[in-house]
Amino acid sequence: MTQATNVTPLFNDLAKIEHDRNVACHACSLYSMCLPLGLNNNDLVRLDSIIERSQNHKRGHTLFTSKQPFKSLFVVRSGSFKTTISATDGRDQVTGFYFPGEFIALDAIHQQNYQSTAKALESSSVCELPFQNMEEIGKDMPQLQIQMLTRLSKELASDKSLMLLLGKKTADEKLATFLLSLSKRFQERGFSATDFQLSMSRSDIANHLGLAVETVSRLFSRFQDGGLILMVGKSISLQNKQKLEQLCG
Amino acid sequence: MTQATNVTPLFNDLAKIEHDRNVACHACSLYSMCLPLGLNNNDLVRLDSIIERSQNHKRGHTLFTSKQPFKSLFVVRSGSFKTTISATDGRDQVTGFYFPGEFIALDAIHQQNYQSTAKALESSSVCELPFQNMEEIGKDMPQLQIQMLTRLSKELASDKSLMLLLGKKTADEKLATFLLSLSKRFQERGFSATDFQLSMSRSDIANHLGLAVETVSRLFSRFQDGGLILMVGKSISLQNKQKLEQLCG
DNA sequence: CACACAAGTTGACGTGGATCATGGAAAAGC
DNA sequence: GCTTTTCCATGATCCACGTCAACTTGTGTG
Repeated sequence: MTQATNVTPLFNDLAKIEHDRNVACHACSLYSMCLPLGLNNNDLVRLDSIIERSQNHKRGHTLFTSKQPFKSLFVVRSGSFKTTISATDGRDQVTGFYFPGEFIALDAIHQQNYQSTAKALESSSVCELPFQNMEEIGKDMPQLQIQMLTRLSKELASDKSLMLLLGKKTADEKLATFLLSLSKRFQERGFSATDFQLSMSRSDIANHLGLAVETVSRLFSRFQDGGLILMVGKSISLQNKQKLEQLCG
Repeated sequence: MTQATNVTPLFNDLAKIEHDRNVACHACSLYSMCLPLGLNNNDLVRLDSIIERSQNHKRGHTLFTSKQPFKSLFVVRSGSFKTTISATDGRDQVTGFYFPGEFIALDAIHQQNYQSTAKALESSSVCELPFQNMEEIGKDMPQLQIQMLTRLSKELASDKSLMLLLGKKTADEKLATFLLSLSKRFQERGFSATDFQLSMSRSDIANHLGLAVETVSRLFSRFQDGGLILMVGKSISLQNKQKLEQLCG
C-alpha cells in the first residue's frame, strides 16, 4: 500500500481530464485524434454546430441499449465506456472498450436500432452527433465522409484482430495482447504507455477476452510474480513490455 | 450416394452463376443488393466507369495478401472468398467468408496496406473498385458515401456477433449459428435457405469458429444423426431449422 | 465508522474440446 | 489410368481453462 502512494500520481486517469462542456472542437484537447481532423475552418464550425455535448455520465450510466432506436453516434470526450451484445439467453459479450476520441455506435448506422449497449466505466462525458444532421452536412463535406470511412475501417481492423485473439490465442497471450493494446491507446493520447488505471472490472476484462474472471485474476498474479507487471488494485504498471510483446504471439 | 443425385440439382452453387465480364451495374443480377442501390442514372454510369471487372479467379487464387499496398476494394461477383489474418507465429484466423454482392477489404481503408489475405474458395470473379477513384467520385455522390458507411457498419455489426460466438458459445452453438448465417445469406440472394454447397473446407469452418477440424467433423456427424441436417460431401441440407435456431443460444 | 454487498483472489476439481493417431475417400497431379 | 496428396471421419487420450467453493479486500451508504 505504501507502494501505491508512490506510484499513483503517475497513473493516467481519463476521468480526471476535465472538459468544459462548451469547449468547441477547435479548442478541444482531443482535436488531433478526433473526427474534425483535416476539416477547414468553415466546415469545422458547421460540424461544431450539430454536436451536442453531454453532462457528466456517472459510472454505470447507460448511454444507450440495444434495440433502442438509433439516433446519434457518440465520441468519448472524457472517461471510458464499454459496449456489450447479448445472446438470447442472457449471456453477453463485451465487444469493446472506448476511450477519449473514439466512436461509439458505429455498428448501428445500418439499422434502425442500436446493436449493442453502452455503459460508462467511470465518470465520463461524450459528444453526441445526431446522425441525420451528419448525413445532411456530410453532403457538402467530402473530407468528413472520408474521416468517417476511415474510422469505421479502423474499428473493423481492430475487431478482426480481436477475432484472432478470441479464436486462436491462449489465456496468457490474450491478456498480454490486451494490456499492450491499452498501453498503445494511452500513449496515442499523450499518457504514459506503462502506467495507467484499468477503468474496467476484472470481470469485464475476462468477458471481453473470452475467459473466466478467475483465470484473469490468476494471470494478473502470475504476471506480477514473473515481474511483467505491477498491480495495485486498478492501477497497473507494465514492468517488462518486451516480454509482454513476446507473449502476444 | 443415390440420395445425393436426388438432392444435388437443388443445391446452390454460386460459382455456376455466370456473369458476363462486361455486364454493367444496371444490368447485373446483383444490382438490388449491391453498392449502386439508390443511385440515380447519371451517378450509376459514373460509378460503372471506374469499376474494373475481373477475369475468373480459380479456387485458391489469392486476391491480395496482408501487407500489400492497399489499392482497391472488391465486391464479389460470383463464387466466394475467405479472408484471414495471421499472428506473428503463423497461426491464422479466418475472419470472414464473402459471397456475391459483399465487400472485401473494407478493413484496409484506414491503412496503406491490406490488413488481411483474401483467397477464392471456388471459381470466382470480383468487381474491383480503385479507392482513389471512389474518393474522387464520392465527393459528388453523397448517396454513394452513405452506402459505403452502411456497408461498413453492417460488417462491423456482424463482426460483433462473431465476437459473441467466439467468446461465449459452445461448439454446437457455434456450428448451428454458422449454418443459419449461411442459410440467411443464401436466401437473401434468392437461393434455397435449406439446401446449399459449403464452398469452404471443414478446416476453414473450424478455424473461423475457433474450433478444431475434428470437432467440426464430429458435430456434422452428430447433427446428421440427430436429424438436423443431411450432408453429402460439401452439399448440406438443413432438415430442421427450428431446432438449429434453438441451438444458437 | 460500521455494515452490507460487490469485486477480487486463490485452491481443488472437473470437463469440453484440443491433440494425437489411424484409416478411408476424394481430389489433384502426371 | 495410377499415384500422391489433401481432406474428412472417428476413436483414445490429455490438458487448459472453466466451475465451484471459501475467503479477503474494496466500496458505497446511512
